[in-house]
Amino acid sequence: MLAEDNSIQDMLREKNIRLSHQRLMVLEYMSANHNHPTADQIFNGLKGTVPSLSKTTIYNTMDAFLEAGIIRPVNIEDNEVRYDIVTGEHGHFKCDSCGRIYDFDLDLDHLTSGQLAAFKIDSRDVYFRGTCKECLKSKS
Amino acid sequence: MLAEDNSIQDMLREKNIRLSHQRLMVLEYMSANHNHPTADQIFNGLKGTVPSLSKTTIYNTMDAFLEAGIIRPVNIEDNEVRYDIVTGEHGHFKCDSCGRIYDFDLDLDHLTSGQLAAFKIDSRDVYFRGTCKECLKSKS
DNA sequence: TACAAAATTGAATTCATTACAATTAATAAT
DNA sequence: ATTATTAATTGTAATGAATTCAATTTTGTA
Repeated sequence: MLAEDNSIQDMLREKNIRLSHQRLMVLEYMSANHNHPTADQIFNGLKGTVPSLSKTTIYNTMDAFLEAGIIRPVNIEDNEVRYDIVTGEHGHFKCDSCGRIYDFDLDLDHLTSGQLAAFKIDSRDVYFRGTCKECLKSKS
Repeated sequence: MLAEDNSIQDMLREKNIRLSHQRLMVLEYMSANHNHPTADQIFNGLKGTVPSLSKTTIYNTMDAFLEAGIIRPVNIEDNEVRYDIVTGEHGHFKCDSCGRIYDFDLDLDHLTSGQLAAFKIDSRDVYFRGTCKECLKSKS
């Protein structure tokens, strides 16, 4: 209900998503935390300020946002889904040492193969894994 | 125990993986079925010929093969892991209409961003989703 | 052939996600 | 404003892939 920031509410209305306190809070959380949170992380991050919050609501909300294209799933983990506010085309790097997920720029046009010329492509995901700069440094 | 094909056994010995009937059967199945099967599909495909087979053995076997680099995980689904016999660098396209997974060639060198120059990259996965040629044809 | 180490098995468990029905809240109509 | 309609929220229960673990069996080796 923070009247200060109408941009989030307008964004939802544009996408034909009905306003609710929970949805606004989730979007606010996503905007403040660009660290590709899981449903559980969003839930734990908000339950303090929204005591009635239910985990099911998080999943419902994510589904609504996914369908509207407001967020994007990050399936770089095999056991749980993460969510990303799309800010443009980019890849994800997961460090197997510290678990952190890094964004990196992409040039997908030079990647796309002619084999898929007749295919309708809706989403493109690029996931790299390995050890990040910081972890390599601390190991030596 | 089919003596006809020693190549699979040699492959395992090279990777320091102890031979077992189950492991040989799983590798034989993977070689015959290049359709990125799930653990469940492998289990159901083999339980007829290996009655004692356990689902846990499939998971254990896949873990051993993954560590040895004989197979590669395909995390294009959000709920279950698929497995691929590595034959070289390629991307995966999943058709949301028929569910089929297609391989396609990649040129990853032109994709890699300088941002990751100091990172140690162990695996690169490219997942596309959409509608395949066949499904587009039948829709029109 | 016998011993030691590793693999297999199945039952029980974990954990993310989904299903569902009752309650509550948000928008539209009066 | 008040009510009616419609959709969202909530909590509990269920699902299902994957893991844990201890007992049994198999494999490789001395």
